[in-house]
Amino acid sequence: MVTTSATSSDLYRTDCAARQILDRVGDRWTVLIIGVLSDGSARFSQLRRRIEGISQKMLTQTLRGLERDGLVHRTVFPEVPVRVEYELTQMGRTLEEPLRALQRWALENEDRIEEAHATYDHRAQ
Amino acid sequence: MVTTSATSSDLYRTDCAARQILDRVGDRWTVLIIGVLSDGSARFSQLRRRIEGISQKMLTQTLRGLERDGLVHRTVFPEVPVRVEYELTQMGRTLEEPLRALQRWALENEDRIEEAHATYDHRAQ
DNA sequence: CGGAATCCAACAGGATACTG
DNA sequence: CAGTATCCTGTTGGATTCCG
Repeated sequence: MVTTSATSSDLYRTDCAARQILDRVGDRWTVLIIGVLSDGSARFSQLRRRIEGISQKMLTQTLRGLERDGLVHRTVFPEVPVRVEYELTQMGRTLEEPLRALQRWALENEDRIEEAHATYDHRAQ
Repeated sequence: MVTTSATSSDLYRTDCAARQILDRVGDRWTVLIIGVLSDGSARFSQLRRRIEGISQKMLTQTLRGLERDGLVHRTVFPEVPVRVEYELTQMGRTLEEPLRALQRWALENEDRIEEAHATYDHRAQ
């Protein structure tokens, strides 16, 4: 493999790996799951309860993806019934800050965006 | 609890406005379009050429959304043929930094994630 | 409890053709 | 040039059922 380090302009190419990562990381559920796991490890059912509206399928699927990306660690406790804990890996924790910044932006600009919507929708009837 | 200002925990509720914003803002094309417009205003065709793989439909659609959100400004120059310029609004520019942080993270962790994939896929066969 | 597997509806999004 | 409109397909993701 030719390891030229990726530059920021590579992002605009379809085959750019960073772009695929951005797709996954900017994903709706990913952001929320990492948000919950920022508070510490959690069980499957805890995640499911804390993230309103997520289906069992999407939770499983997203967690598998995050595990494969090396962002989340999964531990199975072979009790009866089985207990499974999820927690952020070290790399996962480095993602907390950028995502939190995005959440902060969303919360801070919520009102201004709603205003913009009102203006736009009014102008267009 | 009846509070007007959104707190970070509200994000986990389906009806949270910030969550919907996050959905849009974390969107694949949104990130890339804002990335291009960070370098300055651009015409429709320029955006289309710089973002590999985007269809005309998705470009139009995403730009309309961004305009409605008040993040991008659209100027029509009534020449022949018509020229349309897009540029970030002031609010749009406040989004640059959080998104750039995310892009930086993706670029910095690209290799580590690929390693994680290899490990994961090998373990699972 | 923590999933996997299947089925199916809804929607995203590409291709194409046409327009001011 | 910068779109709009239509059609049509692939994927997403919910609901349901079953399992270790």
